[in-house]
This record gives sequence, C-alpha cells and structure tokens, in this order.
Amino acid sequence: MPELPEVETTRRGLAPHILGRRIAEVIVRDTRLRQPVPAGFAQALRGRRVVDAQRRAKYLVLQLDNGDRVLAHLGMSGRLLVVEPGLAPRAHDHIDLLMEADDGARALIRYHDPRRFGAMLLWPAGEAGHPLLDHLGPEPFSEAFSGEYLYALSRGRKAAVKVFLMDGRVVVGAGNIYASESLHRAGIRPSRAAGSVTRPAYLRLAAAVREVLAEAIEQGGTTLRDYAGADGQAGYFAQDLRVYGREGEPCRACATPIRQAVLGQRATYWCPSCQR
DNA sequence: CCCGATTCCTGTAGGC
DNA sequence: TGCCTACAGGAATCGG
Repeated sequence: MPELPEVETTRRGLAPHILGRRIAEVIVRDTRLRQPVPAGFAQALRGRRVVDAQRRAKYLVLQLDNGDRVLAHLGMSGRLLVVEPGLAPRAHDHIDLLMEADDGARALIRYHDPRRFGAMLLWPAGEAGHPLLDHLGPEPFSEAFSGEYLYALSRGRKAAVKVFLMDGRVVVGAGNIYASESLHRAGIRPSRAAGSVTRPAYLRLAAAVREVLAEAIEQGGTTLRDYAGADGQAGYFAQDLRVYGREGEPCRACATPIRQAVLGQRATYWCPSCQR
C-alpha cells in the first residue's frame, strides 16, 4: 500500500529515467482512474521535458519544461514502473510514458493500477495551487511538524489518536501501516482520544513518525501484496514491522500477544502492554 | 469545525 | 476443488 515511503521510493527510482528527458510518446489505455485522466493529457505531455520530480504527501509532482505539472497518485494498488520500451502491456497497464534522453537512451514509464484508485492529472502552468493539495497538512520531515504541533492541534479532539494521525490535514504520509507502527514505537494506544494524549507522548510520537518513515524509505518501502518500486522490486520494510499484521504474535519488545481491532474502519494493531 | 460512515475498485485469502 | 464472502485501504464526500 503506497504510503509516503513507497511514493518516495518510487520517486527516487524514477528520477534517473525521467529527469532532463523528453516525453516522446504518451499512451492512455484507460482513463477510468479515481479521477478520470483528463482529455488532452497525452497531447499536453508529448514533447515536453521533465525538469523536476518532487513528492508532496503521497502525490508525485513532475515538473515539465513549460511550467505544466503532472500530478500522480498511486492510490492503493498503483505502480509506476520502468520497463523496456516495446514491452507488451498487460492487464491494468493504463498509461505509458516513453522517455527519451538527448543521447538517445529510452525508458518506458508504465502506470499499472488494478484497483484504479490512483490518479494521473495535469496541473497547468499558472495555477499556483491544486485543489488536491490545498488542504494538506505539513510534511512529516518539515520543521512545521513536531510534537508541540500535534499537541496543540489535538486539544479538544475526541477522535482516536490513530485516526487523528492518519488525517492528511494533520500530517501527510502516515497511512494505516505507519500509523500503527509509529504509535507502537511511541508507546501510545491507538484508541486513545487524541485530545487526551499528553505533550511528552506527542513528542515521542512525532519522533517515531519520522523514524519509522525514514527507516521504511531506507528499506525501499513495505511490500505486503501490491507495492513494488519503480524497478519492480519489493520493499523490505515488512520484515521490520513490529505490530502491523501481527495479531496474536508476540510483541517484539515484551512478548505480549499483539492485538487487532477496527478503528476508523481500518485494521489497527497494538501491544496492550507497551501501549497505554 | 468535528466526527463517523460510506464510496470507489479488483485481486486474493479464507471459510465451508 | 470450487464457490462465495470479506477484506485490503487513500481520500473524497456526506450526514449528523
């Protein structure tokens, strides 16, 4: 499931194949993503050079040489893969970008998304913001994100702290897996009301979020079923997960069996002994 | 504003 | 072995 580390891993994997290169050809086989691929998408990209590849939250932002930007989201099952030009498309291969370098080197960037929860949008030059990015909270690695920030924002909030942490308006990038992992590292029970979590606990939580995300990026993300990096390889953080998907198994810290419950319509895992 | 529930989608795992 | 159902979940949206 692409959360921040998976999107960042994808960005890093794509970069050498797209930066400074020209989009020679665009093929859209299926426009039916979470939001339809806009009419004129292929036309707008064709011939353009990619000058930067950034990430904002779980979105990839490709900056083009005419000021237009491509906004891509992997949804739940999306992959952006670098494959051999000419490789025949398979099921759910919705979009191809054929990249060409000045020296003639070519690479095919292929968007694959069985569940079609992702997005591939055009963000035209001149539009300063984008509606999908407008309301987003701070990046977890930014100065704006801190324990103090979480503490202040959470006062009076009755929602579970895990739901609070997964809210993109609070902080971006922590999805279901990394929210559970961060709360375990910080020793906070996921069901606690966000407003009842203490300042010291939020200081630990902010540090834990950064730590977990950074480690996951180093491992190339977490592959449970759908996710693969741009090179098609699995990420290795799954072996470092301490609670996610480990119901009934011993806590790696204290051996107490890990518990599971649904919180905010999402499976949530925690250690009843380490997390209070 | 806040919060919980619903919706989109398809592959896969688990139960019988 | 095969069928059926539940589940996976990012994020927009809606109702209270």
